[in-house]
Amino acid sequence: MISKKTKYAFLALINLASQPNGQPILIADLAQDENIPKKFLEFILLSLRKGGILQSRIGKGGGYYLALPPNKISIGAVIRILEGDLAPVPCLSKTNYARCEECRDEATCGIRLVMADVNKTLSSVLDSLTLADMIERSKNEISKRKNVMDFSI
Amino acid sequence: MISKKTKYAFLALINLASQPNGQPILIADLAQDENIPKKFLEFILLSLRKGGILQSRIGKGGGYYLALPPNKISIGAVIRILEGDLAPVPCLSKTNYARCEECRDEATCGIRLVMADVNKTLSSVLDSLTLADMIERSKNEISKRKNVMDFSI
DNA sequence: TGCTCTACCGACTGAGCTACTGGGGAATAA
DNA sequence: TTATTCCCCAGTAGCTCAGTCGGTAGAGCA
Repeated sequence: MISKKTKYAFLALINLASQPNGQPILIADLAQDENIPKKFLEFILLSLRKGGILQSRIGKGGGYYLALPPNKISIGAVIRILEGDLAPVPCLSKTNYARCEECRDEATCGIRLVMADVNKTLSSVLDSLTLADMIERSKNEISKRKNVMDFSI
Repeated sequence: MISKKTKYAFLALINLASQPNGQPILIADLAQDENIPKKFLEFILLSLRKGGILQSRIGKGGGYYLALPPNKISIGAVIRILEGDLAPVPCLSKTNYARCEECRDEATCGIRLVMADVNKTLSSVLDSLTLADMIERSKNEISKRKNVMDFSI
């Protein structure tokens, strides 16, 4: 289950992506638009910037904007920045490796071997989906619904 | 990331599966064998029993045993019992549905639409892998290593 | 230079969850 | 009837999540 923090991040990213020619948006405006607590959003955007997904400008006319086009921002990258490595067991994490205390022999651990498969599948699906997909699918649903409405009238 | 509870559950299930002709094992023995706090294990086994994965017998000669053959126990089922529904967002959960407060329109929410894909992929991989796979892969690794050892001697 | 706008940053907090522990009760076999 | 074993509820230390508070520092404008 993804945290609220990550959900807020996606809402913010979708909003930023819809901004024409990547103009900076203020934290305060974004917070109001998306109904996200301002101080919390501040922290989220900062993390995304440090993760290389956003860029910022300080001072008048400043704000946040995407560092990459939406189709280059994978949802896996966003989740990894905000939730940490998504490995199902710590002994499979590349960035935050930790031995499982309860494990006698890592190399032959059945849990680890099976979870490695899960990890691989999960990573590949999360890395193949992007912010652009989120936006496109949402648009598709909206126009689909609109057509149904028009038809029923 | 799966919890310690779930990891303990897998260790216990692997141990129970290795028992010849499904003889019951005591909580206490299992706890000692696998180095799991006894009272905590008690609770875990109880959950697995309620979830239909284990059966138990009270009194002398009692204990826990598998309710199904290992190849019918999917790791998805185990995780769902111990961690709850594995949907990435509450609005996709079938058993514990909850509306996301921050979501304006569920039907056209891009986060939900993309996460539905993730959910599907994750479910299908977790449901396709079983306790039997865990055991088999572990055995394979052990014999692979043994061959290497024999060869190097 | 000073003023205002904006992001940056560290410390703190309440609620809820994780990983347990303890004490007793109830079913079963001998 | 007694020993054995699971069943079940209540509680607790420590951690994480979802924020909040108060101040700092850099950028543009006058």
